[in-house]
Amino acid sequence: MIATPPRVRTKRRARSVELFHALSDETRLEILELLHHGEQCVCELQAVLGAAQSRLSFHLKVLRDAGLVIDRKDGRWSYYAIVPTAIAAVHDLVVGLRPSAIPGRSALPVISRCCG
Amino acid sequence: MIATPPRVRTKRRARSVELFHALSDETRLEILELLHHGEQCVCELQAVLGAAQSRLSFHLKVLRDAGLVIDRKDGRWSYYAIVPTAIAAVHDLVVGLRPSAIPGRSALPVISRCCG
DNA sequence: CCGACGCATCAACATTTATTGATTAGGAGA
DNA sequence: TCTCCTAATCAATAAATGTTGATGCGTCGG
Repeated sequence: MIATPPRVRTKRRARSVELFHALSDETRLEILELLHHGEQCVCELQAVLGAAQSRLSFHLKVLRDAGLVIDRKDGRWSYYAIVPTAIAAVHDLVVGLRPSAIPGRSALPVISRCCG
Repeated sequence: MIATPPRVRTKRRARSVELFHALSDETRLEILELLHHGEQCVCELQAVLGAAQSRLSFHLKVLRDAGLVIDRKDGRWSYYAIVPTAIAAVHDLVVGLRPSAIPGRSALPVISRCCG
């Protein structure tokens, strides 16, 4: 009896929505790429991306709220860095998406009568 | 000399945006969960999710356009199934997000002067 | 052929998300 | 202290996304 998973694990889905949404924007992905090799200050990102300051701040907030990046203040600068465990979390969620299909019958014909 | 990756590989980012966006919705994630064990017809999804038909159709289109699911017509029914390679593609994209930081200096202090 | 069914599509509307420019707050240096 | 600098936040607007109800199209059963 395969238990279909509707209505359950809403927490997990909510987290997925938050993370995937944070990743579903070109600017934010560029930011993450720039943070790929270590932390960067906002003005550096600004310069490289050619983005308005408030726009960048907005996207950084989305990433931060999702837990994908963390910020650190130093003097007048803010440095942002990727949170590796958050990326790992995304990774796990994606793995969970993979069809757990029994090999060889990934497209099983539906047995049960379809509609009422 | 670490080459910062701005402006390049726009294709990859565009694909990421498309995939992550498709995954960034509660209803669509529920659909994927329901397809987890094999293909389902639309009316079945409709019944389980309690969603309006046009709403479901809309979300299925998003998933289909992103290549995450594939549909098959049989008589008057449409059956949808997950495309495993698409999930694998998402997986690879997420792996690519992981900071390639040299172990032990994930938070390297920025050397270069920050702003102009 | 006719009517019911399953589903895609469309138009109108509602909601959410992103951009822009202005303002605010705190640190640094003269 | 006064001023400049960095960056967050806010209000207003623009744009994208999701929802709803209606319509249309192909398929099946009678």
